[in-house]
Amino acid sequence: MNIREIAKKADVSIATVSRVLNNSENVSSSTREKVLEILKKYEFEMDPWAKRLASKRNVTHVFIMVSRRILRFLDLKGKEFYSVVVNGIQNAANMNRSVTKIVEMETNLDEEKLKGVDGVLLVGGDTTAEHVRFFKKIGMPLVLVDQYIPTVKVDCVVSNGYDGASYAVKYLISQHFKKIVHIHGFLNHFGFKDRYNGYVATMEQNNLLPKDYEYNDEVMEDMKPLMDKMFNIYGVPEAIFASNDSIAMKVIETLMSFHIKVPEDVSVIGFDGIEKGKHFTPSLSTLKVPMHEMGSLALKRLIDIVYNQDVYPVKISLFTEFIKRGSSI
Amino acid sequence: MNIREIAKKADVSIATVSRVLNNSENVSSSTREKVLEILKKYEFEMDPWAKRLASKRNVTHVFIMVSRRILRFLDLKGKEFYSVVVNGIQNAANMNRSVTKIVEMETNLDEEKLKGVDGVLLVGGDTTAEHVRFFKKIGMPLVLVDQYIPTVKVDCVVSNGYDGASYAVKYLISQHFKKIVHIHGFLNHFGFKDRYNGYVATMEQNNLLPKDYEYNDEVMEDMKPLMDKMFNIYGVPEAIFASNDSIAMKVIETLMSFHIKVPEDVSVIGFDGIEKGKHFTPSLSTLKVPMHEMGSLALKRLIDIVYNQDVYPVKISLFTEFIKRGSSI
DNA sequence: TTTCTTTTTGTAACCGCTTACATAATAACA
DNA sequence: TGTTATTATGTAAGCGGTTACAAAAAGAAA
Repeated sequence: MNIREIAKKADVSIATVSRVLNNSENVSSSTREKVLEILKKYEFEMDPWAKRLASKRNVTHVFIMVSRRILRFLDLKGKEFYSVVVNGIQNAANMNRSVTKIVEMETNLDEEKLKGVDGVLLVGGDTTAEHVRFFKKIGMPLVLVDQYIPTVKVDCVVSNGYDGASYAVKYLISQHFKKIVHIHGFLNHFGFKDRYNGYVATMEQNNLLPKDYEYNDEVMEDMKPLMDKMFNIYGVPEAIFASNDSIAMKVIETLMSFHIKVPEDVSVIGFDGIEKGKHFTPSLSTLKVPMHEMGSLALKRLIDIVYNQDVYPVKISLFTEFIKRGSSI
Repeated sequence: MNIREIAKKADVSIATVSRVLNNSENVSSSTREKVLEILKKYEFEMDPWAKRLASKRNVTHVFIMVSRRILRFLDLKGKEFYSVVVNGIQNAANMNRSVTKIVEMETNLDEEKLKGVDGVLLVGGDTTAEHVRFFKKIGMPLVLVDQYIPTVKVDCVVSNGYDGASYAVKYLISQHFKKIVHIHGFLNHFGFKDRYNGYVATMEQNNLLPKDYEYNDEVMEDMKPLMDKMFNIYGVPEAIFASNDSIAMKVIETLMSFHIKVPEDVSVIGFDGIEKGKHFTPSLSTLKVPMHEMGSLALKRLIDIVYNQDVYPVKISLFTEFIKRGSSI
């Protein structure tokens, strides 16, 4: 059953059926009724791929919105986390006749600026429930990237931090470590919280005492005071699992400044798998999240929403992959 | 850049390009080389939608595999959980020129039986890591439905039990309840575990003592002993959050046999949103999971994998919706 | 009633790919 | 070398929609 058959049954042209299907203006109410009836009678559902293919002539306009904080560090040619993610988005956009524009995610959002925009990707951990509510209110298709807000039902693409962290901890335990510390960023960022939860749960499941320290990775200030505190209260750990690669590298630098050797004295594992960690000394063990894929999945999901009006939002989480390198045993 | 342009550059017909792209046999190695070169030069990627549309003539064969336990209760016209899920699969299959076949998920799997099968959906909480490994080994595209196995990286579609449970608990707390008990099925089923985790975490976050009882929902034996135990040790709770609707209804029946009124004395909330709960007395408050959507999402994901060879597996979780009915205040 | 607008409908080309079938080139054989 | 079998390539018709444009119908104005 396709649009042509429907057209025949309703005794109109396929163009008219298409118009009805797309709520186009220029259809008389009588024919609309007639077509709608046939449509209902045969429970017609449109082939989404045909639709997509045919409507490829119109490009989809999508805004990639990032917070000022991230925007400042966004180098589209670089290999940093969000650079790669945005690259993934743009790549997928290419394949989907979509044009993207990178826009700062402001606090006072303005409907005017969204004229002609078909969908929005909110990238990064700074996205708030307020943002989401704004876009939902105006009915703008929306996907969060690398952020999840449990209290708001909205599509999102994230990495599976919980299981990644869990894997890291289990790995360290398998190396006979017991004193495993977690150093993390602000826990109001979902990504960090998720990894933290995975760390804590896995430690507890193995009857080990979780011990964590929070480090403000945005300002990248000196980590020595934190380490001092840790050494005094907790002693020197056998292994450190960090929230992300930047923190992990900072950890290693700081340990070295205390003349503690990595990985001989302490094993360090990061998270994200950014390029920089590969060339760091010692090269960084990490949980690699498929950043590029994260971006492209988000764009594809957005397109799905824009074109198929998928009603049920989903949370898509990407598996991470453990990469053992020089910073850990 | 499309197949026609490539054809022009390589000075061959589009059919030939298509053949190269699909590793078809009948292409001389010289032309294949030539085309491959152009393809690489222009970094050509095929439009997946066009491909799908054009190859609609070949149907995709998918096996819907369910455990014997579930198969026994599977009534395709019914409204039970897995019936609706399978319905969702079949519906989506219709839209995707796929033919499905329901097959029992055996323990001793046989490669022979999978001749001509393009992909497999493993439905239900009985799917094990062994099953998954078998299919991965033979390179069979695979999606788990309503099951997640953290230790194996494989695509899956599940409901977000954690946040659903969390929502339920928060709701009950907002009604000024403090003594909130959780009655759940076997926790080696991911779905139950996930909901359990959400319950425990949310109770603790609100400084309430989590209290849970396990009930074997498969045999549906008498729940009175369990209740007796609960009343003796814990007293009568103010609210009970159950792992799923079946258990919730069993709970209500049992409470009634103790002359405890629902919802006046105890509020009860289930999970799943099966049809039966709507017509139960009192009608069941529940967290509705979009079962139909779960099925169709799984099929669509499978098709994506079969046709686009998506390499990174993802976990897709569906949001649940709280439906307040008569069994809770 | 005629003419000019405006609205409604239909026709046909196109989206980017696959593939049945026809044709050309090559290989095999007598 | 001529004939036939085999393999390589091309042509063109779809797949199921959208939409520019043309044509017809309906309304408004003269």
